[in-house]
Amino acid sequence: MVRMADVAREAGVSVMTVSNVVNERLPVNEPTRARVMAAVEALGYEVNLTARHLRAGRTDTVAFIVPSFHDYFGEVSDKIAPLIEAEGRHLVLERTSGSPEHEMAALSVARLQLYDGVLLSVVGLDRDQLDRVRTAKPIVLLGERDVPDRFNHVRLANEEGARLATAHMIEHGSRRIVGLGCTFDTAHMMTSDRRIGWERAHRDAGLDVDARYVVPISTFTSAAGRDALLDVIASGLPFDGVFAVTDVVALGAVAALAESGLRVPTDVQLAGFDNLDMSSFVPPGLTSVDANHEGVAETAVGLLHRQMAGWTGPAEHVVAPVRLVVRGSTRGGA
Amino acid sequence: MVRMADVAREAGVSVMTVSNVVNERLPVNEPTRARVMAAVEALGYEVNLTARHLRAGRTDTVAFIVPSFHDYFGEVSDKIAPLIEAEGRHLVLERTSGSPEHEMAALSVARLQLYDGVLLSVVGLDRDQLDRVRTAKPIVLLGERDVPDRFNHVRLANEEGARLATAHMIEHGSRRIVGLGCTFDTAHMMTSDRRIGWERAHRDAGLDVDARYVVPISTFTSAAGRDALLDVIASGLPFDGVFAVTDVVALGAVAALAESGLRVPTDVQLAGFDNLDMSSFVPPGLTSVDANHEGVAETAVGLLHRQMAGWTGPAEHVVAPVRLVVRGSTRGGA
DNA sequence: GAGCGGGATTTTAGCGTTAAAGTAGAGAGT
DNA sequence: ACTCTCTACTTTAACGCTAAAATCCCGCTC
Repeated sequence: MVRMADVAREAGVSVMTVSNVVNERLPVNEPTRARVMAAVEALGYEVNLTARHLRAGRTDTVAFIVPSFHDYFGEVSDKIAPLIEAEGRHLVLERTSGSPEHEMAALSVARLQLYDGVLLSVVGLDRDQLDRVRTAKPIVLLGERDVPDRFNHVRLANEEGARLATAHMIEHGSRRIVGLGCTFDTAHMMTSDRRIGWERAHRDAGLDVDARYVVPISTFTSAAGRDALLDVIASGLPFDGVFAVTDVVALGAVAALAESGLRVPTDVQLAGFDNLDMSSFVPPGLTSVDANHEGVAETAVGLLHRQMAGWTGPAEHVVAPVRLVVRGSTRGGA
Repeated sequence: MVRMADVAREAGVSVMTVSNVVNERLPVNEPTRARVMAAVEALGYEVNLTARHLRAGRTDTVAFIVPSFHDYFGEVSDKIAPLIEAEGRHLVLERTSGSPEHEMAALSVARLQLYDGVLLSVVGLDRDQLDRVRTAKPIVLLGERDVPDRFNHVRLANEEGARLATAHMIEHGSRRIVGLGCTFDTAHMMTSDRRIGWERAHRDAGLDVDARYVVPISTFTSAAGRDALLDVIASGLPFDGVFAVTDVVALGAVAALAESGLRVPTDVQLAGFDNLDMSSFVPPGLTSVDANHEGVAETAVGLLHRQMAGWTGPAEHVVAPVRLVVRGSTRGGA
């Protein structure tokens, strides 16, 4: 390993002069600077980031900590990355599997040291657990959990999104809409909020809210969505609409409906949530609540930048607006 | 920040004793150990990972460096993570956008220091550029580029996969199969290899290889796949099969065919490559070349572990076998 | 009771960098 | 000629940790 000291010896200057050249901190005379640069080139010197970090207390790195890397989080990550890089920092992703232990570990003193700031998608931690986190490190929480006031937080308008999607299907003739994955679950505010929206759309339209149409699923996967909807179909419960908690789940519903010979949207209207890249391509085009990944990314990164720049004002709690993107899976679609 | 020195003072021992307790290195008498642990608890001490890294030369972290976070790489990452964690290390993801500059930077001396080992999905770098990388750091390359012998490398049987998929469609009656995204492109061995497989399937069956059926696409996205196939349809070129270079592109083809009123598989058979999670759910089920993400992940991580454990034997070049998963988008499907 | 073995603990010496304070020398002002 | 200032560079002192060597202490042997 080539150290600054090696470059300094080669160039006949002190280590600090090398540091000043490399970091462009204090001005260095051009001939000296050239000698140092020549030595850097000759020896192939590159700074030791760990040493710099220890000494300077800064990593120029931000972590985005997600439950899993695929689907929704993969897409959001790709939006976040350029925003972080635009400020000259690196973005790294870490994975928690959504477990409270992993999320807590990611917020531990030890791990927070590694980053100048952290974006965390909270799935497993509740308000009390988050309240135990004591740190001055810039943190922005994302996700649908309830969080202590002192954290910056960006979440989606879940209830409104679910209401929009459900109301849209009611407006176009559906009367028995399955809420696929829309369970009441204190551990999953997301599903609860989306269920409330589903219910509100019913009440707004003067329709009964029938609990049999709330169908729980084991995990937020397409497989679970398909299996759950196949069970509904097998049970004989009549339905003419499906609101799925996420597009990934909705894709499972698409499969279940196709397998069962039910036509979308003629027999059953279908809407999801997240508006993933794939959603516009799955025939007949999946109507979905658009969570505006890009806007969420900008908001979250903006809050993080502000904190990293030294802002100490009160934390913000942003509810990102949503809109319904209507496609062929509901009537009234393009 | 609480330092080891603070704990040492609180417990009335030397800093080294704290270190020995925390790391369970040298044995420490039980009463002393208990006092140290009590002090750790009382002060909320956690080790400074940066300082440990600088001193011990080890980060217990592995990086998986990918072109982008979504789709294929997101799914593979989720397979890799548990394998790395099983050995007591952390996995972080970094993104290159597929640009040679970013990939080269990820392999720079400075950045490699941050990790005990690196998995890199090569997309942009060619053999010559990789040859300029000089490092003893454990590295495993993934992807379809040509790489210097001294690197461990895991790639897919691209040609064989493409041949399998194409031959399967020929066997079930297709005679004019569009190779969607299967261009000859030195910068993209993946597309070239898959095109060769597409061609070989034709020759094996005694069919002409018609260059008009090789359709380039601008990016490997569903949108590009859909647009390119819509152009083909608009051009009037007759076809009865589509082999798409990736499932993401195939999804675009699904959309294009549906929009154009062409039935799958009755009018047009369709097959893709990668066998993503979504592929089995997109009606009528996407026939796809399965690249065995899990197996690839195990192989790559195995090679990395071997290197990190000190193995210095010759590098291995693994071609991961593929198999065709037949679904409803081709005839003969379930 | 001097010498020895061995476990428990401490001392020493950095890992490679950078913030801050220090020095040396040239030119300007009086 | 004596400060005074300014620029260019160097010295010093950490950042928080750990590998290795050194020391201490105690019981045990002969």
